[in-house]
Amino acid sequence: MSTKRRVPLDRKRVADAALNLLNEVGLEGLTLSAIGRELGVKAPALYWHFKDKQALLDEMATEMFRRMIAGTSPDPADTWRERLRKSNHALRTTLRGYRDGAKVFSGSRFTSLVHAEQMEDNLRLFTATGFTLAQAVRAITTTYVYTLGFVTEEQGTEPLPGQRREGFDLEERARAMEDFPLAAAAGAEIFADYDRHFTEGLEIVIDGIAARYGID
Amino acid sequence: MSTKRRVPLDRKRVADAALNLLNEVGLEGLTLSAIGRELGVKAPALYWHFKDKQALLDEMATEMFRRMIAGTSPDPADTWRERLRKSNHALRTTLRGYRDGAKVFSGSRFTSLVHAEQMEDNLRLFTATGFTLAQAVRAITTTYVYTLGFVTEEQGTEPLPGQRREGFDLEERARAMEDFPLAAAAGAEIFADYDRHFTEGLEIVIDGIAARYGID
DNA sequence: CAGCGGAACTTAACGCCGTTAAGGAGCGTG
DNA sequence: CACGCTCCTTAACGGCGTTAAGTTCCGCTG
Repeated sequence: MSTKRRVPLDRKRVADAALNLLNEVGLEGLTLSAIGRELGVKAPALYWHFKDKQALLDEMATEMFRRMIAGTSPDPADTWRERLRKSNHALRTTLRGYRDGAKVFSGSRFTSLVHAEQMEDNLRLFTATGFTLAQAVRAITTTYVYTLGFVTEEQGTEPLPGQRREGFDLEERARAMEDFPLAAAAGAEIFADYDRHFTEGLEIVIDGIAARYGID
Repeated sequence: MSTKRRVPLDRKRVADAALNLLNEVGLEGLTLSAIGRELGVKAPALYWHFKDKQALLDEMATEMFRRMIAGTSPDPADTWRERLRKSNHALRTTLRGYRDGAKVFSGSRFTSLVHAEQMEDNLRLFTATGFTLAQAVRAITTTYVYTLGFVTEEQGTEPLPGQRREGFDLEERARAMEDFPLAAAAGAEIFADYDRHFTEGLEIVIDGIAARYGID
């Protein structure tokens, strides 16, 4: 037992602890009492810092994004293509860094304007390259929802990089689908090699932007 | 009180009732006792038909998909572009037909092979057009995760078509972002006109497929 | 036609969850 | 020294998903 008095919590320390715990127990195991335990505090204490659990999840999503941009400063020499590549690969890496990361992220709203600066910078780059504002927004959000959707699906079978969710058997799937040979063969192409497939899909979208808006 | 005896439930009738209820109360209000009430049955009765709540959600997702393909028979004369357009617009329409539809859908796994036939048919069309199997899979899943991600984001602000989620004020957002003029102006471009924006993004992806794989 | 077995439920209960209410310890300020 | 604020605890609530045990009724078999 320590003689010192506890240093009070704040929103960030709670979000940090919750993000740590998330990787151990997943979203369904992420209870307020478990988070409190991690912090040496009882569950209701968290209500001093957050109005409800969703507010804490929002802070967690915001913190995830904060860590992402902390790890990457935008290169002014980037082309728009490189910028899209980097930011979406970084987004995927970030989301995959947490169990159920995509679910937590897409189910929440930012508690601050962390994303505004990156957004502004990207829009500046794009409009300076020749995109209209509307085109720039379309380009950025289309890649964004692609990445979000991809990781959501990915984490449905691989909660964390390298792990496989239980009850999922690729061979069993192929056997059940023997009446649909192409679809059966597609299984190996769908549920493996996520890194390469993500990159390929992202390049498709980027090529589409270039083709549709006539910008190299 | 009726003299007739209750006709027993089955998985489909439960899933139907649950899907109806979903639109009234949303995913967070979709409790087993509420579903039971809808069917004139107590909550534990549902465990006769489903091993747990997730199994019921899985059946709901499967039923959503079943209804989608029931409403659309594939036209053999479709080009691959038309096929991608139709199937992804149909998917979005389906998901938007249920409150939290995208969340329910992407958090579940099919309980039967409903999707195999459509998949097979699409893969046949694509490979016959000149795509390799790997390219065909990439084309189909890339558009698929785009649509899933799009509707997930869309339903974050518009739970059902035409409604707006509470606590979301576009003007307030613009005011908070006054230091980031482009990002602020982008708000109107992001959070409105989802129909047009979805179509535009989908066309981007389709153009990207054509450009990247050299197929018209 | 009696009796049996299984199908399809109900009732009761469990532990846990998010959340609220009330209260209390420790601190700075007048 | 008392007050008030910050930050937490204890106690309690209703509701949730789930399990166990018991009940009812149908259809089959001998």
